[in-house]
Amino acid sequence: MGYDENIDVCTDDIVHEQTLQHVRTNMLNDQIVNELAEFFRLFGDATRLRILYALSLSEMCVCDISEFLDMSQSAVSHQLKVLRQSRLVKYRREGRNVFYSLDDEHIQQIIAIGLKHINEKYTES
Amino acid sequence: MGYDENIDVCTDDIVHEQTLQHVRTNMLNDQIVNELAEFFRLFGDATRLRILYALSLSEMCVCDISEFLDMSQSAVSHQLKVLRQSRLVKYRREGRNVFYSLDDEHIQQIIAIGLKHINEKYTES
DNA sequence: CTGAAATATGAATATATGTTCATATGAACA
DNA sequence: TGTTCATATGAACATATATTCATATTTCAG
Repeated sequence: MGYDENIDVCTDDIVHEQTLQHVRTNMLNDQIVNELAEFFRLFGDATRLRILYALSLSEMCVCDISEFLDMSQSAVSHQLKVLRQSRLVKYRREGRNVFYSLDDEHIQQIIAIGLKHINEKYTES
Repeated sequence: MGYDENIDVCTDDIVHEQTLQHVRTNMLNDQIVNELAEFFRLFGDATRLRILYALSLSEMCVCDISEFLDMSQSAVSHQLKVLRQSRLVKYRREGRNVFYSLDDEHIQQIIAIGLKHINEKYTES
């Protein structure tokens, strides 16, 4: 439905036209933004983040992860499905076990930067 | 309530004890994980991501952002509040306008890595 | 001081999403 | 082949959260 009724949010005619023009010119397109948001959303849940970090330490089977997280196998499987579908993790079958591991080299980088951010907030005056 | 009833998810006694031990030893603690997830969650919404990316291009006042995103001033203000409280953005008042800008040097880095990820998915066979 | 403009915010609502529960699938073992 | 173990998955449910609507706050113009 957009937000057409109230198109003149600001009354200075166009408030800061140059700013708007610059931002509009250099903005990411909608598809990219949406994919990017979906990508980051995966890191925005503590369970998934724990799984991703654990897998950065070692390949693990589903029941290892369940036990490690102290969560139901079902909950873990559901999250693994999400991570699989987004190609953040891959898996291989070995007998009855399915072993998961990271499938994206950016995961560690992103987490590392996040940790820096957290640490700096701590050490801030 | 935890997940105590079903502590033996896997029956191989303890499935891959060495793996578990290694992961447990090197895992982030809960507080860090939770803060990290909250941090990443901020990037996991398209509106916030648009705002953050726009602010990486230029300082903007609220109504610039509203107009740019074609969203209500209220919706934008609510999201800015979230970003403010997490210290991702800062603001300064100039007359009636409030100008927002990024307050975290990691934002661009994280977005850049995310974009790399997206691009590689595209160029994948 | 009064009204208008820019921004902030509380409550309500609609939607998204994580977990549980029950059950299905698929592999190994007897 | 039938049973058991490891994993996957659909539906239901509960919670989280983004947007809207109405209104409050703050600043400037007159």
